[in-house]
Amino acid sequence: MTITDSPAAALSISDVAADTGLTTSTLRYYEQAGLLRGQIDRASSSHRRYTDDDVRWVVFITKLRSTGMPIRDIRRYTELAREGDHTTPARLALLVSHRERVQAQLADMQRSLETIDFKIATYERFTTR
Amino acid sequence: MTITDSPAAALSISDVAADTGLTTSTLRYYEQAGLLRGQIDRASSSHRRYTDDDVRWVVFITKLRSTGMPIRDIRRYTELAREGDHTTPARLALLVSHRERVQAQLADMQRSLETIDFKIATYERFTTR
DNA sequence: ATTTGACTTCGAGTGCACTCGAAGTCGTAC
DNA sequence: GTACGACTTCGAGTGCACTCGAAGTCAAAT
Repeated sequence: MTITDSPAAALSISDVAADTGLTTSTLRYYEQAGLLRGQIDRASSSHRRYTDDDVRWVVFITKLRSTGMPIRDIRRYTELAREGDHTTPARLALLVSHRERVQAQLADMQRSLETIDFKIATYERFTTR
Repeated sequence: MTITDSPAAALSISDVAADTGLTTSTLRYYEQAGLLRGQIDRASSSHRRYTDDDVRWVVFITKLRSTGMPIRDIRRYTELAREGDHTTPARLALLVSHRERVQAQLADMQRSLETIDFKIATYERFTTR
């Protein structure tokens, strides 16, 4: 059940894993680590059923993860989101400071990559001689 | 002894730590993990004395680290370097494939950052309203 | 009725990269 | 000569983010 138009898709954990590129273990881990904005619905009184909103949330936190935000910061962000609209400024501040760290890290990585490129160029001159 | 013109600077481990931004513990760890192309000279029959070449090597491997190369790959690269000039093609291949991974990761991070930027813009519209 | 497969919880284990603490040595300063 | 500070080795510990295995449940298929 991956392709659907219905508003409440109600995907299984393996569907969500397939959609997000996470493993089912990681999805359970994120949930119990408090990264998933509230309880996930259950079907058959035990199997998780993810709504489209749940999946969108998971996708967003994978963006935070892939830019290096630690689990505890994502938990903090999630807690703020759970508290309601009045935490919008705090969430904004959190994201903005994260963005600054990411930009700095990207710049650093790019500088390092230039050094590596230079080394590669040296090796290429050496081997094609 | 940080500023010197002599060809053999012979820096202490804390000098190198200050110069590279690594800790002395990390420098010892890197050495015993086989990332340091040969033995480091010793003074006083026990204290490490780093040559300028040693420091340049350390600086380069910090570039590999900051672009996410695992310790074991750096060790492999170092082993190749120790074996001599005939391993130049292998070292080149290793760096080129690392560069590809880094470029892919940078692109991924930039895409994630765009999503975060978009979220920030949404929050800003919400809060300045 | 039993088998299958996808799920469930829980706690323990893994891999990585450091990081620390204890106990000892050595050369210079007082 | 002793106190100090910077180093030494060694093994153990830390923090992070998963990842796995065991034992059990449940609904649909044969």
